[in-house]
Amino acid sequence: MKIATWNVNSLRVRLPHLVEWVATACPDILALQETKLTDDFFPVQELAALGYQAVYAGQKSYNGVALLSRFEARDVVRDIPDLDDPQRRVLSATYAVPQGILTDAGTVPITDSVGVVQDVRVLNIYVPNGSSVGSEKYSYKLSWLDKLCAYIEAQLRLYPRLVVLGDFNIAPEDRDVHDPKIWEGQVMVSEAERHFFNRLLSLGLWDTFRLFEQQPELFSWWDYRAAAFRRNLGLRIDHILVSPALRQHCVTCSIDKTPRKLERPSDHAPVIAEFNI
DNA sequence: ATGGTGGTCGTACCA
Repeated sequence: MKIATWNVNSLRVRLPHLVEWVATACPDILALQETKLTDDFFPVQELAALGYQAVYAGQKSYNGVALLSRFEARDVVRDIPDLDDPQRRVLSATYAVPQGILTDAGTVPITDSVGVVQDVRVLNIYVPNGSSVGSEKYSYKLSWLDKLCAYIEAQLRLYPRLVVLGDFNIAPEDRDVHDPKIWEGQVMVSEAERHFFNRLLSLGLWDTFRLFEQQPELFSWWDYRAAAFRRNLGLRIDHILVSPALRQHCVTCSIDKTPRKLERPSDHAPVIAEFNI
């Protein structure tokens, strides 16, 4: 079972890249952020043609999240219950994941009659960017993260197999930053933001990327300006976190830079984790 | 040099 996250920065513009990428990466579940379209414009048919069902929470111009999957989504929730927020940044669903065998062609379901299905709860988030430290948007980001942490704490008690993934807009450690000196104290790197990420880890979630040995200077976002991608001036701000019950089944996590190299790319690269379930 | 690029929308706005 493969699960991935990708901030596409406009699903309308990036649909050709998405079609190309899912054909090679074959995620079973794909969380999208910054779809930037209302639900009536969601490309349901185009994604169905690729074999994906979709649930989505969109708005005009900004934000917007979606979950694409090869399995049916149930118990879909489009907000954080205790957070009154008109911005569409949260989407969660439960998937009955058939227990399968990993092959080169993807995960092939076991068709035996015994113990074949496991419920996985997936929480897709697009954390506010925060603009700059001290700004109104930064305050909104911190209060949003506070509500998120409380919500996740409760969700962990309800769902033993929980995935929290998306664009966190937080680089958790200095090794997730191309130049920690330049970025010290800046938005996405500040202590207050990192505190919330660490709070999620202290709740028992694991950063799947750090479960494995990785090359240095691997990032998931590069500014469009100043040829940042070519110079690898990036941050690792897109994450796939999992509960302990899923951690033991996680076998890889990687960032795929190939779509970022295409013409008119998203400024983010997809992150994908694989599980032996 | 307070810059730069890109998406949305047709102007500032957000990232």
